[in-house]
Amino acid sequence: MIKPPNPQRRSQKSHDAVLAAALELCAEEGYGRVTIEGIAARAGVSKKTIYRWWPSKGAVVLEALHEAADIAAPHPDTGNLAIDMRTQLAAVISFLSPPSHAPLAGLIADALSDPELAGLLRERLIRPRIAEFEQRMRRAQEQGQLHPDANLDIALDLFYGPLYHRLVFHLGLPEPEYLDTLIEHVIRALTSGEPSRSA
Amino acid sequence: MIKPPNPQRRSQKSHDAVLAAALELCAEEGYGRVTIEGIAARAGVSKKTIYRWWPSKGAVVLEALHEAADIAAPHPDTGNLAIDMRTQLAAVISFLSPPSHAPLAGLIADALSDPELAGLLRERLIRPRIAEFEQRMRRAQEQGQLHPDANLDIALDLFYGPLYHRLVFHLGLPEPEYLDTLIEHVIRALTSGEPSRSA
Amino acid sequence: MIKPPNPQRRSQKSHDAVLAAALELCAEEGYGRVTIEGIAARAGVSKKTIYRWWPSKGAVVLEALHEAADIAAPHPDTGNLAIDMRTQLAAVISFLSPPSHAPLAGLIADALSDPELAGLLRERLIRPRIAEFEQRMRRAQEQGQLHPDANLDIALDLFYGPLYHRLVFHLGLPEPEYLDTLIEHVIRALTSGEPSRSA
Amino acid sequence: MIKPPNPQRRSQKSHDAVLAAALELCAEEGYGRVTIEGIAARAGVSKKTIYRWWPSKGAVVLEALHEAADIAAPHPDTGNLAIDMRTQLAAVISFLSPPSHAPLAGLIADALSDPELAGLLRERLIRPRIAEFEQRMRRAQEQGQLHPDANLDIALDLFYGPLYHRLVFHLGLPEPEYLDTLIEHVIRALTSGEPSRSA
DNA sequence: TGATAACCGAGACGGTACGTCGTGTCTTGTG
DNA sequence: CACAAGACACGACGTACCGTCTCGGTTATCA
Repeated sequence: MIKPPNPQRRSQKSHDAVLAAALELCAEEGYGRVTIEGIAARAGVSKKTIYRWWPSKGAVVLEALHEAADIAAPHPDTGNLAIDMRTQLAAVISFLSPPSHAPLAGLIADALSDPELAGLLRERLIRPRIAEFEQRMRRAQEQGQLHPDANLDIALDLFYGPLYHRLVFHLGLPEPEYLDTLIEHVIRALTSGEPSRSA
Repeated sequence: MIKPPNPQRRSQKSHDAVLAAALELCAEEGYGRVTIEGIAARAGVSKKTIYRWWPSKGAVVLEALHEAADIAAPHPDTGNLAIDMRTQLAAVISFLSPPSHAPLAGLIADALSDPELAGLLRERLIRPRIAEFEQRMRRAQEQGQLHPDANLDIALDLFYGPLYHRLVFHLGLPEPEYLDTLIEHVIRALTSGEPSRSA
Repeated sequence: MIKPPNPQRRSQKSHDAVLAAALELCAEEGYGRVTIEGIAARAGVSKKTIYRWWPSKGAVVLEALHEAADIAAPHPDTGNLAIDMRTQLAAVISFLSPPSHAPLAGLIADALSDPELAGLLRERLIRPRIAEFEQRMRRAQEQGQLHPDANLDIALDLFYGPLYHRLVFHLGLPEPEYLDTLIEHVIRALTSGEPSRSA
Repeated sequence: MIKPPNPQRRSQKSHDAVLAAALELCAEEGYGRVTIEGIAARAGVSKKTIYRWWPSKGAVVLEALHEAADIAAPHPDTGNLAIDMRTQLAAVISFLSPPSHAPLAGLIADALSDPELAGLLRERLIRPRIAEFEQRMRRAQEQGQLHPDANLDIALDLFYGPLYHRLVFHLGLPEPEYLDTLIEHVIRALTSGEPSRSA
């Protein structure tokens, strides 16, 4: 993963079988009950092959998630920031529901005690989404829906923070109505008054 | 924990030794590397004794954390909401640093795939803090620092969400300056415009 | 084996099941194809239990063989040394046939590269047989069938050496007629001329 | 070995490197710890190349031993059978010492559960030595040092058996003095009385 | 003031999964 | 086309913890 021994020699068939098996097992058993042995057995692959290309169960699931790309809900741009953010946040929420079976929730859990996985998670999965988020914010700034000096780091934290706060403490992911209220507050925080500079 | 066999016969000495050992091992090895066997050995207690009183490693650490009470930084009330929230959030941040060794981070991780632990975490550790937070908010409302109709659920999510968002994706916990900006935005979101009712 | 953790707590049932499974599998598959995993599975026992009490597969089979005691053919004493040795050597030969399935042959093979097993094999299985052999020799000396100064170490090597020589080089274990000739020669070597002292 | 694919295309360089690596590793680690992977790595040769020409680790070591030829101590002929046999047996003993590192001991161990290797060992390494032994015995008969009807199979077993008996049960290979006594007994067995016919 | 029942330490037990190693086969690309 | 390099499926290794389960030995109510 970090340094594939020799990418050219890699068997595409095994690679794909592993990722498919990982997602299937996550769906059937929940991330927590998935094991590398189980993935290997389901994929018809030896454990050694998995260990050769991925450092941990989390790395496998992460790549599977990445390839499945169904997290890649791109930020819509209808011209209305509030509506677009609601669409986007709802997509993320459905991707995290139910927390007990959402592979991403499992990755978050493992990453909390595995710095290597944490790095992969951040760089491969999260950073690209943040970049897309920032693009959308900048378009909002151009369109005058957001103050041109709005702090985008703050924006990110305020929009997405509540989701993960509620996720980790099992407070229930936001319902649509609550989501609207939340977005309304965040946009207000970003547009009124004298905003600070982006970090 | 949920149903102690006979609370009266419980050995205080063993109980304390287990909790102390749990915290020591978390500090030394990190939550993830702590095992019930390790706790039992360190505490000079049999595994059976642990299983008699707690359902899981997480429950032990949770109770240890609860007794240690150093999370229980109560909300200060200097009359200035922004300053008090900064104090409070900084306390929580230091309690979560470094994430790889903070027992609470480990509990969050385990709770993501253990509904029983999730319930304990929410009810024993988090709900009381939320109650304290809401008390402080209500005082701010009485003092006119917050709109009397401010939505306190939203307030909670906006104040604390960014911490956990940054925690789970390893984006770095907020630095003091960033924290100030954040608080400034949140208070603005809660005070300007026409807020919605509390859920 | 060398230092049982706590013999009192040992489960007799598991102990017996392991030894029985070991012998069964040796008989079915041959010593070389027996694995600790296989023994554990057949015995309905965890691998850890085997590793707790025995250091190696060989040690298990050795103890099984020891308990089975069918190697323990005691030296007969009809008063005729040649006849008795033929009986005894034939018993050992049948115990080593066929070499590919005889557990003892497997033990010999493993012991050649495992000093710990070699020690167990020598002390538990072989030394007692040597002691019995020497008792029989001494009775022969008392009965005048053997020179009173006959060197019993030499006697042991001459009587049994040919068996193992033929075993290890797959020269075919001695047939009855050849065995008689052999015994005749050995007894002659031990009785004629001026023998040296026992070492 | 048994059926080389195409002896003409065989790379002499690889062939030699494999045999040299095999002997080096036996000397460094002991036969038991040598692996085909290790030999391939040391020799700078692919595993496939080894499997193409030899059926097993044992076959490689056997051929290496055969080529090294230092086992080929030919039977000396000073005219004194006892002295010559002592010289010869001492050479074999030194070749088997220490048993834990002697490649031949490893071959014997493997051959006990590998009929193919057993065949190679017997035919390539042992039969030629037996032939040399028998030549020497026949010269002894011609010189009157041995009865002309002495049974040479018996002679072989009596001379060499004790070595392997002591080897397999780790009773300690014979010391020089003991060796003399042994030879004395064997020659006596073969010369006195009325010997039986050769088989 | 015993009896008696719970808790206690110690740790063996059947399991599951781990991550590693070596096997023998197969594939790819080079000389 | 033999070769090196090494990926592959397989299977066993020996280890670590899990959660359950005896064991005797305190220990602390109650009879």
